[in-house]
Amino acid sequence: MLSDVMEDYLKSIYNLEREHEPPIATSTIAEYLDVTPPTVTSMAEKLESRGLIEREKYAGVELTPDGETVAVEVIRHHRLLESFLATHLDYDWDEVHDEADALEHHISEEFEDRLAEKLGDPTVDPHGDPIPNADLEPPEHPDTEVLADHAEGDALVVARASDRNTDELRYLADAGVQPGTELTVTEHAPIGLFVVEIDGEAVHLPERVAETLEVRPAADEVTDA
Amino acid sequence: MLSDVMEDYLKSIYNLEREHEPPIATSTIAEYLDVTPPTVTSMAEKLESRGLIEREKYAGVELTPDGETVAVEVIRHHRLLESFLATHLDYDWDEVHDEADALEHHISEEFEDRLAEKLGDPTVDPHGDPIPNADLEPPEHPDTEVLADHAEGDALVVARASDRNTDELRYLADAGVQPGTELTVTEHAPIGLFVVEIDGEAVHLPERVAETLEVRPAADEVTDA
DNA sequence: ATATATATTTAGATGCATCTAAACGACGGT
DNA sequence: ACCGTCGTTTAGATGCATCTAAATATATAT
Ligand SMILES: [Mn+2]
Ligand SMILES: [Mn+2]
Ligand SMILES: [Mn+2]
Ligand SMILES: [Mn+2]
Repeated sequence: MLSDVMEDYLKSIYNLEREHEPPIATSTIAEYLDVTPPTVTSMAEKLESRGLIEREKYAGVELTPDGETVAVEVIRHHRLLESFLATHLDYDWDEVHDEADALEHHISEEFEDRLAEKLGDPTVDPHGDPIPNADLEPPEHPDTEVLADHAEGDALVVARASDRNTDELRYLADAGVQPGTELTVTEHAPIGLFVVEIDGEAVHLPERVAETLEVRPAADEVTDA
Repeated sequence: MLSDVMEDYLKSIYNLEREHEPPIATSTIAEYLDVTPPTVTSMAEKLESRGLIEREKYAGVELTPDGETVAVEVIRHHRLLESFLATHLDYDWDEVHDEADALEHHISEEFEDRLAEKLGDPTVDPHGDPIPNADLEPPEHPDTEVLADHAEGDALVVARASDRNTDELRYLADAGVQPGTELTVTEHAPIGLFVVEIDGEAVHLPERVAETLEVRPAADEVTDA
């Protein structure tokens, strides 16, 4: 039996492996989970002894296939819960993450199955992250670009926002932005200011938000020319 | 901050106080929670130091008003979750208890509120137990009698079944019995056999089930004469 | 009243997750 | 090649929840 805490470490390492190439350093994990480096070392030894990570001293860690499966399972729980909270309990997308973090370790397989069924087997969560299927194959993460890299005139669709920064999500929610929202860059001033048009309305976004919001090009009307 | 385990002790003591007059003995709690007596003693010292129980050495413990409030809060979570699982996730009443036990410590006040709203502020859970209101006043437990104490011909309504005995609940669920089911005692043989009529059908119940199923007299057609 | 049985508490240990302080390894800059 | 910095690990401690074994208090029975 794995503890909640072990599950959180595995999930975190999985998430960090999508951002940086492994091995993932002790201090990276420590910062991500808000614990001290010795705590990470100690946990890493335990996870290694259970065959869930590979570890090279002074270098960092990497998930084994078993560790990855555990991580994907926890992430499936997390994202199904987030979807449920948003669609059935009327949560906004900035409110779902913390609740899902607490519950993800405590639902049974039965609950997971019934939740997925009730939700109609969704494939993306409220932040645009892919929901692993019941076979726990690691899901594809679609290629995206950040809004801040785009120039005036670009027509884009919101693809994903990080679920961990509540402030930014709150800001975006209030501005009516969510995955699927179509927008066009109106003004990208060199410093700070970022203005986009959504449904004909001008929306001002702080640079910090524009630098983390992930987008993809709006689907062309013309598919093949 | 109270741990899950402390919450479970307080909830258990609350439940035991409905059955026996306090003080509740160390061994009673130990058996109820399936831990050893020294573990209970040690936990009791901790809860006492926090003002959640009163304790007399070698005698037993009793909830303080603060301890009772915590217990009632956890029980509200538990019973709302059980109701949700039964009505929205298609669980049978013998399946809800364990899932609710795991989740009850991990939902936020926000979640509790939204769940209650979604369910329409229910007042009883799937086993017929009262759901405490949001003010956390300890709920009334209606007076009931056990089925086994009744004689042939008595017309009864099922009031409550203990949520902890999965086998008995499973048996009753398969027999179509749940809170509100009307039945009439057909045969109460001196040893073992117990037969009731439900919707014109004869249903045989093991004595062990008849000794724990709680019932009340069927409402008379005539109210006031 | 005394002895015996039973329940409870004390003592001491374990594993978990965490911390701080101290030791140590890796690695880039001179 | 050496040094110093920075990150990592080791050492040792704490609080939690639990256990077993031993000591002790209470209740019961003669
Ligand atoms: Mn999340
Ligand atoms: Mn978590
Ligand atoms: Mn229950
Ligand atoms: Mn519980």
